[in-house]
Amino acid sequence: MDWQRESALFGHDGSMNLLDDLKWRGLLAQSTDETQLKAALAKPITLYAGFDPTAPSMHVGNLVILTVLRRFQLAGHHAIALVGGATGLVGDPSGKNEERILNTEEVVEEWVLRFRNQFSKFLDMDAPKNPARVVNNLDWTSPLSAIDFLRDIGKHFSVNQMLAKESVSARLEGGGISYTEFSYQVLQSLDFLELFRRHGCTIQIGGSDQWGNIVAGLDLIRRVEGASGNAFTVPLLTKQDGTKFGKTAGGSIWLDPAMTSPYAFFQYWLNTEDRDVVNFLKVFSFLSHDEITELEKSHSENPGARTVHRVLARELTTLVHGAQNCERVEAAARALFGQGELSELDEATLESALAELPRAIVGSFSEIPTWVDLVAASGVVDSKSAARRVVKEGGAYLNNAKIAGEDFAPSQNDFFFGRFAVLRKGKRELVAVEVSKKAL
RNA sequence: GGCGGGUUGCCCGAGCGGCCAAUGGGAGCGGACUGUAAAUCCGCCGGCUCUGCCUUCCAAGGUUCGAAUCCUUGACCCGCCA
Repeated sequence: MDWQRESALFGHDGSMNLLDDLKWRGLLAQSTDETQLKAALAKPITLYAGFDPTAPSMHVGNLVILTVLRRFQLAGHHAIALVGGATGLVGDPSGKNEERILNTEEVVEEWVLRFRNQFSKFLDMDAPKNPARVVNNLDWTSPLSAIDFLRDIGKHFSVNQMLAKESVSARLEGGGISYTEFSYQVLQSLDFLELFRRHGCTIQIGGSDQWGNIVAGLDLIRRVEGASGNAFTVPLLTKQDGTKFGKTAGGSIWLDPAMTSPYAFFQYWLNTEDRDVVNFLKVFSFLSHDEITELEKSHSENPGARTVHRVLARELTTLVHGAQNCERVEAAARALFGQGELSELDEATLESALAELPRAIVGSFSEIPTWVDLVAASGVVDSKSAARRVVKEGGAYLNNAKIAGEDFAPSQNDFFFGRFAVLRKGKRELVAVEVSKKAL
């Protein structure tokens, strides 16, 4: 619905072509001959990026490539998102120093479905001119016999070159590599060839660790079809402090709302470090250069206002979880972290704000569990010991008031509207406590 | 195939018969300062029915009053030789 509008906006972003825009955003690492690439992009082309289902959901790390695909579609190109139903069964050695444990076919199949659904958040499958496509490489890999594979595809690969690939050579020096993972680059090359044949796909993009695999695909197309394609990679996104982007203590930030709540998702972006925030806005947002430059200025003038953080969080939460969820979640954060007293919130506001938080249920006023038990039950700490430690260290709050004593438990009149209480661990970790209906 | 070295808590890495839930660093968590930043400083950092108890030092056996530490077997890694 707002697709057309956004598309129009993007088109208006002026004179700058797509490639220059990507460069400006710092999204270009390696690429094939740039003049050639630029020339190819002058008219609509078909490009693809692959995603192996190695988890039940994609995560914010995948967002970089996903948004680049989206940028291409918005610029009028044909985007293909490939889900690696086949390659996910084999395991990519790139960037791994150890052989991976294989997931079962059933599990991978399930994850393929989940991935497929997630693509629709970023790509428009119903665009009138350039609908995006989702493909699964299992579709052409699985009918292929081992003999055909070896004769028709394998024949074009030189083991010498395969061994020279960084992903392989690193493993030869380290923990070794199985024939299975060694073959990965052949499968990925086959994907590119298939998409070239089926959909005229001439460009592949991916993370910079994919360069070797991508180039292998270009070679295959050249040998088999005598055609030349293009490719580029997106740099590995790093934070200024050198730590990996997208990881927190609790693990990855997932795109699946059941795995990372929209509230937690919003908070993740909102808490971006100052020195990363403008860069992230360039990488992830679809704001124009002017808008970003403007925001950058306001950020350097008054970082404490955290205007850019808010825009970043809003943009991405809207993209991934939709405008409505974004508003809900932001309103919740405003209510809970606002200047006002919790007791001043009306029941509906409080209820909807608390709905976004991890929660603990109180069965009955006659036996209200301790703060420690409630926080442990909510899952925001790993153990009761951890919860106790927080109390001991003075980081435990009930309704924004510090509590003391490991045995402390809320009492009935701590519950707003007879139903809700808010626990806090440290500065910003909140837990909703709700009295179950039965107790009322 | 032969010889040697290794496998310790989330990660790195000390320990080499009792004083070891195990030094140190990193990560993480809490506090102070701030802005639901960063840096810095202070504290915490296996679990529990918590003055005690339980489960950890690759796995399984064994020696011993007592083992992460010694012995045996197995798995994996890393060197040197073939």
